[in-house]
Amino acid sequence: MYQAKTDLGTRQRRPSRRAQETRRAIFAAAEALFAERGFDGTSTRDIAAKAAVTPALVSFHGGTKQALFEAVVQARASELSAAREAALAELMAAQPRPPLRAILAAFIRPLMARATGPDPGWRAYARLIAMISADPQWRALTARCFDPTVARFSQVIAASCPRAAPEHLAAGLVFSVAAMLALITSTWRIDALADSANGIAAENDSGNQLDRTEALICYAEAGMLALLGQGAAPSQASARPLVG
Amino acid sequence: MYQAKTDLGTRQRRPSRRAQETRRAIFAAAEALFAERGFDGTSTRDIAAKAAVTPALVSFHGGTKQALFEAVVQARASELSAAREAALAELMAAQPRPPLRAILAAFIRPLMARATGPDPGWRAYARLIAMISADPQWRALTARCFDPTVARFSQVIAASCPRAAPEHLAAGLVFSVAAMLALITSTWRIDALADSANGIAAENDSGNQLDRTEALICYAEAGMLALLGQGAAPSQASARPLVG
DNA sequence: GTCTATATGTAGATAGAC
DNA sequence: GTCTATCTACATATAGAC
Repeated sequence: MYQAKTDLGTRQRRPSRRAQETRRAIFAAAEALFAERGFDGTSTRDIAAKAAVTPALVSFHGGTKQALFEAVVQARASELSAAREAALAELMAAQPRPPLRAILAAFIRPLMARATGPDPGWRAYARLIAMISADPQWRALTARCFDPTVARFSQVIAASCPRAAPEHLAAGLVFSVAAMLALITSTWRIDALADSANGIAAENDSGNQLDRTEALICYAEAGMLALLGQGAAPSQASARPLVG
Repeated sequence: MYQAKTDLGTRQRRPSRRAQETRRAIFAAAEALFAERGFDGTSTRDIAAKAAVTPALVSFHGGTKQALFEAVVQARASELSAAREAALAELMAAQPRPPLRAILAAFIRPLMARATGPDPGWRAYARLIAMISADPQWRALTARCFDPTVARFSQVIAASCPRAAPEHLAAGLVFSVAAMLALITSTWRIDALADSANGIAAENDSGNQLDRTEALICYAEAGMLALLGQGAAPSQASARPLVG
């Protein structure tokens, strides 16, 4: 058996510094490999090799492969959710019904800033949650980690847009989250498309990432406003009703 | 070795009816299982069991596991691309610079109609391409299967919106494709969010799917128009520039 | 074309020495 | 806590009989 991580019923010795470092190395290796190859594509032996420990230590510190995976996902999810909720709280302290764009930014920026920042752990983590979001195998996990915060943002938007149909609000949020995750996994595709349109003049490849986050916010805001039926009238060919 | 599927250099006997049926069963089983569990999560034995044949026949008809996977993905990709190109051609026969909404619909509807139609093969296939789109392992495959058509749509949009920056057009297309795939994989999440917002009054669960496709087109059109800088001015809090 | 049988490798997990 | 050694199961792929 492996060490139960939340066994409050029995006294446990405080882990030594070396043990903590081993544990940290295992989780970091697992995070990177799971993000790169997925759950089934990663073996516990790969994780052990990357962490420079023996396979037995992966079981000891991480438990089963599935428990290790879920622990990796949940670890940073807490910090991310806290950052999103803090951004939302700050927003609502200033005004009780903030504009949609600001609400979306409070949801999107905490992840995108980390995904494009210097911490390779966060970059891997962002790819990881993008991969599991499309995988039915991890529905329960993603729901547990992210849905409470999404639901809170949904409520705030609903309060700001009382006329919005719940179904359209839900769809718009899911679309926007998908677009955000695509910005994490598919930068290469945006580059390829833009380059093929540009001829071959591949200009400044870097420095686009943050601009693209703002482009994403712009896109998501307009898309959701159209769905929620509040202004943002499409410019042409659109005396058409919202649906149909 | 297994039977080369495109070996034009050597004479091949026409396959018997039974062999064709075996081959069809193997590909159908592979399609369903790959969509459900992913590439690494599916074993060739699982495929053989689902197709009710022996494992050796999977190797014989499908080649290596990877070759079988790529063949499964490419098979329906051709039909899908043809349907998209046909819809686009019909559009441009009517007017050389069609409205953005119609262009997006020509891209989105061929897949969504099949994904929500009666053919379980297409439903599985839609989930399959949604899963591999986020996976770096299949970049080359997805690029080969889908990028040519996406590039053609991109050119048509660019012609209709000459002032659009190529980077914004590329980003908007990738965002829109991601939203479309999310509508395939994450219907459950839209339902859950909408239900939690509705209290518990889970009304008509069915019949939403086609409406949601139209909602997606509405969302994507507005989002892209905002990105391309053609009208669709965000309603409030947006004297802000497009980027930054 | 299809089957049985098997070669060959790797997976996850743990027992028990240190 | 960490290691070595190993158990058991399952993976992909192929050889060769029919």
